[in-house]
Amino acid sequence: MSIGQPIHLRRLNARAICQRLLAHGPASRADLAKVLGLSAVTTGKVVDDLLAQGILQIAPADKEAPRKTNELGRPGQQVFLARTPPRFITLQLGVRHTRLAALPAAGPLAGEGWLIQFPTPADGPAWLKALQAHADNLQVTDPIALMLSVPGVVDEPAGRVLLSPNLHWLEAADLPRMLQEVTWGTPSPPAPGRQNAASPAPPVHLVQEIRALALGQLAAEPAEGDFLLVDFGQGMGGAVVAGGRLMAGPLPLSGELGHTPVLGNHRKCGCGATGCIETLAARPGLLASFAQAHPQQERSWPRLVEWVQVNGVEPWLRQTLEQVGVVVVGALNVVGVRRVIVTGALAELGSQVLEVLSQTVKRSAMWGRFGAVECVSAPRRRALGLATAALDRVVAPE
Amino acid sequence: MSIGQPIHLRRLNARAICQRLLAHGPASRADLAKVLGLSAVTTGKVVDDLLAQGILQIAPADKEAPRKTNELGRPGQQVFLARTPPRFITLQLGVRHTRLAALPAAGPLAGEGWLIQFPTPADGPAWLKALQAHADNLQVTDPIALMLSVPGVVDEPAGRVLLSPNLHWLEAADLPRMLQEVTWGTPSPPAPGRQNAASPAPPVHLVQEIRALALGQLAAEPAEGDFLLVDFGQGMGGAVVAGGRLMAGPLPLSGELGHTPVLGNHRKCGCGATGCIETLAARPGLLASFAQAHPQQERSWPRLVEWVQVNGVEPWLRQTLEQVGVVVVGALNVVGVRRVIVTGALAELGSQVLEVLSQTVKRSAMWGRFGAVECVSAPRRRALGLATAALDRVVAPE
DNA sequence: CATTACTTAATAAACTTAATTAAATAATTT
DNA sequence: AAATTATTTAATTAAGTTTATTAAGTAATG
Repeated sequence: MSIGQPIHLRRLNARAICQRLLAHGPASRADLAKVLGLSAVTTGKVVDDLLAQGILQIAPADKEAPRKTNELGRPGQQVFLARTPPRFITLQLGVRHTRLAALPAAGPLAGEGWLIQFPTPADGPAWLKALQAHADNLQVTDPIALMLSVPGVVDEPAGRVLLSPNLHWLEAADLPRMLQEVTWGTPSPPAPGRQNAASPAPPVHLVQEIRALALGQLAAEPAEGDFLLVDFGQGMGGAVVAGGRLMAGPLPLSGELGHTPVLGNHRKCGCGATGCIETLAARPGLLASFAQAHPQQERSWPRLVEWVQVNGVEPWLRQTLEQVGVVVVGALNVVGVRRVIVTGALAELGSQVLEVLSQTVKRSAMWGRFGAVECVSAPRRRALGLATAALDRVVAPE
Repeated sequence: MSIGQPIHLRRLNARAICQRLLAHGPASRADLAKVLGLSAVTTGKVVDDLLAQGILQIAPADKEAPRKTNELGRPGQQVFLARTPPRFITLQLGVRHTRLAALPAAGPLAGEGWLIQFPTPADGPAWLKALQAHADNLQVTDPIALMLSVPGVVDEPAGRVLLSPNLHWLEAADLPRMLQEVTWGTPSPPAPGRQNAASPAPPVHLVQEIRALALGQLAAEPAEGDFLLVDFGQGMGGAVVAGGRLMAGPLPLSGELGHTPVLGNHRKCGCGATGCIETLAARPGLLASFAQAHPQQERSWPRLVEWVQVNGVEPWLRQTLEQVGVVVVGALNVVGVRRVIVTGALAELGSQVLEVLSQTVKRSAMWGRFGAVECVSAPRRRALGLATAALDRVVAPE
C-alpha cells in the first residue's frame, strides 16, 4: 500500500538486476554490482533470492571459452534469466492473426519463434473456440499469468477494450472472463491425495498493443531509453519512452497518435471521427491513396510495396509522409525526445520512404540546430514487450 | 548513485509527507500516517527529522478553536511546512517583467504576493545590474538555492538557455555564473571570530517556465494529477502531467507544444522554422491576426481583449482556436489525459473563447464517447511551481 | 611441473539505517 | 474514572553497508 517500506528496496534492486540481464545478457554478480552501483554483498543476496525462486539460473562453466587476455583473478559465475520451465502465456490478438506462446519467466530472447499461430476468427465465440483448440498443446503448467496484447484503445486496469475499429466484437467482450474459461496447457500430474485438476486459470493482463511494442523496443535496446515509437498497421499508434520509462498516465487512453486530426483530411475514421491521420497513413489508408493515384494497379499491399520500391516516393505518398511528419513533430516537441522509431507498414515500404519522413521531421522539429532528430525503422517486438510486462509481475508484484 | 539504499526510503517518505502538507495544509502525525499508509512511529520520526531541519513547524495549540463534535482522545499536534525564515530565492525571468522573492523552505501559500518586480531590461548586463540593485533588499540570509524560471528552451541540468526567441541575449548567457556574482540579501550578522561575510552565493537551478507552471498547477490541485497544461504568452508552451508526475525525459527539450507546425501556416517563427502554431496562438500572433482582420483598430492587447468580449469569437479567432485544438488533441491522444488547462493569453480572452476551444477539442479528441474532455482555464502558478521544485532540493537532495 | 605471488569473485560477520510491532505514556472527552 | 485517540519508547526485523576471509583463477619463477 504505502511506498517507503524496506521490501521496496529489495524489489527495486531485484528488478534492476533482472532488467539488466534482460537487456545485456548474462553477467556475473560482480559485473552486476559494478554496473548497478550496489555492493557485491547485496547483489549476491538478491541474485541468490532470484536463483532460489527459479527466476535466474547459473550458466555452466565453459572451460573451452578462452577468457579475454589480461583477465586476472577468479572468474565470476555468469547468471541469466531462467528460460525454463515456461511460466507465462502470451497471446497476441491481431486483426489478422492470433499468436499464442508459453514463455519462460523472463521472456523469449531473439529468434525463439512462435509456437502457435492461427487466423483470427471474425467473432468472439469462434476466437475462443479456436484458442481452446490450440491451448491444449501449450507446454505449460501452472502459468503465472496470461499477457494479452490487443490493438485499439484498452483500459488496462479494467481489462476492457474500449475501442477496436477493426475487431468490433472486442468492444463488448469481457476478455479476462472469457479467457478464464480456457484450459491452458497440459493438466498437472495427479498429486497424491488430491484430484487430478487442470492448471488453475491464470490472471489475465491486457496490454495495449502499442505499449507492448514500445516496451519491446525498450527491452531490445535499453541503452536507448528515449524515443517516440510510431507503428503503422491496420491503424496507427504512437508511444513515448523517455528516460527508460514508458510514458502513460493511469488513464486508459494513450498511444493513440493515429487519431490526431489532420486539417483538410475528410476521410472517415473507424473511431467515428473525421480526418484522423491514420486514415491516410495506416495500411488501408495508404492502399486507398495508392488506388486513387493508380486506379489501374492491383490494390494489394505487396503490389504497393513493390510499386514504391520501383517508383520511389510519388507526390501522393510524399504528402502523406509530410502529414505524418507534422503529427510526429507535435509529439516530439511536447515530450522532448530525439529518436523516432518507425515500425510496421511504413517501415516495410523501404528506406526511401523513411528518408523522406526523416527529412520532414528534421525540417519541422524545432531543435534541428541542437542535434539532428533521428528517424529509424525497427522490427516489431511485441513478444519481447509482453515478456517485459510479465517480468514486472514476477519480480515486483504489488 | 545507486538506487536501492535505505536512505532512499527515508527520502521517499519525507517527500511524501511534505507534498501532502503542501497540498492539503497542516495535519497531525497521526493524520499523515493514516493517509500515507505509514506506521505512526515512522511518521513521527520523519516529522521529527523535518522539524529538526526547520522544514516543518508545529502549530501553536489553539484553545479557542472548538474541536469537531464527537472527536475524542488526545488531539494531535498540527504540523505544517515552515514559512520562516526564507531559505530560497525565486526569480521569474519574463519577457516583460522579472520578479524576485525570498521564499520560505516550502514555498509561498496563496496570496503572499511578490516582494520585488521590475521591467526586464533588454540585455544581460543591464538585467544583472537591475537585479543587484534589488537583491540587497531581499529578506534572506544563507539561501539554500536560487530557483530561476526562464521562458524558452532550457537545458535544465546544464543551466543553459538553448533558445529564447524573445530574449536573445539569454542564449549566449551563462546564467548560473552570472548570478553567482550577485550578492543576495542582507549580510549575516558578524559572527565572533570570523569576517563579516555576505551570504555565499547559492546554487542556481534553472526551470523551464512551462515546467514551473505545470508543477505549480499540480501543487495547487494535487488531487487532479492528470492534465495537459497549455500556456499562451509571448510564446506557447504545453506540458503533460500524468499520474501526478510531470512528464519529461532527461533531455532538455520538452514542453514546446507551441512549435508544432500547422499545415498551411506560413508565418515565420522566432525559432527559425515556419508555420509553428505559436505564430498564430500566442499573444503576438493573436494581435497580428486581429490587426489583419480589423486594420482600423488599435493594435494592443487590452483592445483585443475588449473587442473579443464585445464581439465574441469571430472567424479569424475561431480558425486559430481550431488549429490550437488540433495540436492539443494530438498531445492528448499520445499521453492519455482528459483535462486541458489553459493559462495566459487565451485564458484572458474570456469564457467564450475557452468554450470554442473546448468544443473543438471535444469534437476532435477520439474518446468523446468515454467521458468528455474538460477544458478549463486557470491562473498562472509559476511561483508555486518554483517552490515545489525547491522543496525537492530540501527534502530529497541527491 | 610445482610453487608462490597476485588478482578478482563470492561469501561471512559485524554493523547501520530505517522500517515494523507491541507496550507505555499523554492529553482530551464522556 | 473510563474511554479514546495521539505520540513516544523499546524491541524486532529487513535490507542495506563495510571489512575480513575464503575461493578460483592467471602469471612468474625455480
